[in-house]
Amino acid sequence: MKIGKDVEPVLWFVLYTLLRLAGGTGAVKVSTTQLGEVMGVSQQSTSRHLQHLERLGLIKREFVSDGTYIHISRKGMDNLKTVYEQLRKSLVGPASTTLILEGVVFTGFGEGAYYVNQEGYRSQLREFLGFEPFPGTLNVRLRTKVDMDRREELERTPGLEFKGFKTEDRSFGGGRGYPVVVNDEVEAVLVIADRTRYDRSTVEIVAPVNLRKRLSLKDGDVIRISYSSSLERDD
Amino acid sequence: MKIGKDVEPVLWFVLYTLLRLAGGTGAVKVSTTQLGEVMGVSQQSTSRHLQHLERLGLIKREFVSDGTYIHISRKGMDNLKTVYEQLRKSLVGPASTTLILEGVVFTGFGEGAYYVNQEGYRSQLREFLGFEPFPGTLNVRLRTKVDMDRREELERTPGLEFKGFKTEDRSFGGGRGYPVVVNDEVEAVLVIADRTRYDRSTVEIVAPVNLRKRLSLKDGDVIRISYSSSLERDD
DNA sequence: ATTACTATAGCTCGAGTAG
DNA sequence: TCTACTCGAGCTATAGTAA
Repeated sequence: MKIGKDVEPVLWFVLYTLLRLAGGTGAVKVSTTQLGEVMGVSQQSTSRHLQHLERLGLIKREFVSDGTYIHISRKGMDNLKTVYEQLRKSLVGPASTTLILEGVVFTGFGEGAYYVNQEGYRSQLREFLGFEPFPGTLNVRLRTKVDMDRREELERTPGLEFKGFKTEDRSFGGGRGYPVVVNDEVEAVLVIADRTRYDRSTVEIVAPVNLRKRLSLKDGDVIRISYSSSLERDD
Repeated sequence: MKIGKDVEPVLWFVLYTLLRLAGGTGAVKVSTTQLGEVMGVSQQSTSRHLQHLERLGLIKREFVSDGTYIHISRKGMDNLKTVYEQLRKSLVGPASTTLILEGVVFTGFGEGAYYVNQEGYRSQLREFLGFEPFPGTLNVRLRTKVDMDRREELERTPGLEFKGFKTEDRSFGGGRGYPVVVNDEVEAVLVIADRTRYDRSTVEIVAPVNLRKRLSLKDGDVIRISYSSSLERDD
């Protein structure tokens, strides 16, 4: 019996309570006694629950002299967002939220190609796209605050999770992908690496084809990236 | 340990799963075996959970020869909506959804006054308004599809619950109230009785004052009813 | 096919307590 | 204060089975 993925109902409730206490930031300072009181559970059980949540990677704790800071991790947030999305779908209907981002194409340092060519990412992209990804990414710079806000809105949805992996040489971090349509023509995935997620002004796009050729794009061209929540995978 | 109100985490999960299977309508035909499979739980436990949910009044069951229809009750829906609202608040920010309804004032059959004067409702209205309710209601007819759709949107939020009650003579049903502001001036409660909720074109307003006098209203006047989700009680 | 009872294995809870 | 251990009471799950 698992809510979302991995999470037992009781633990999910603890996570949900933490979210309510933490608000948007996902961090609170709260003791096991306090938290237990809010939930109507003993300090002891609360302590155990928090250990479990931490072991599952849903929260991180930071112990200070007079208490503990609890951060809900990415994975924890994803879980909550997934449940939120499910509830939204059923309660307010298939709100076909369409988000549109506009940005300018630019040439990066070829890092995108390097990452896409890692088999660890390739295989996941293959699954999301349904095709072999073109071995390069399209770099897009967002120019306006509106676009950056929309990007944040996009990030509030769970999207598709890329898992990190290790090769002999080095380790690669995780990230998320969002199924999008570029210039109302080409299906692609907007990729946001966990590492780079605080650079709010750029995004990268991966597609089954060479987007520059397919859409005759050159540096400085403006493209339109559409995301529909209904394109999300079902679970 | 209760999610929303009354509901243990495990039972909440069952309710949540039912919602996902049922979609917006809140009704599914599903066997304990099937439901158990979806949740990763035995048929026996599922059966017990459904009995508990029914005893709590969160679902209703209808047994037919080849299975069972499960309806999520109003109370069950309210619980799910409450959790949804909580998640929304934390995940997408205090979306100060402001709904505006417009409608035409008309004179009813005095039923409103009859109900408001029942102490069983008066005491609850007193609590919601913070004042003694004026002994009469303002009847409003919604004219456009947009207004009726907004009314439905309003009904998707949990609002305030009016409990039904019994007197020596008869019994009175429950309903919901939504805190609103009339003509941007007067705080009031929009009341929707469970019994009348399928008459989509009319609503009734209760306020601490005589709205007709206070706003110099006569039959046929158009009023503006604003609802802000942030006015909702916190729990 | 259904739903749901009984019996028991196993898990979770909180009191007591330690660090 | 804080977190978290141990351990027994009680609750919950499933197998077996009935209707």
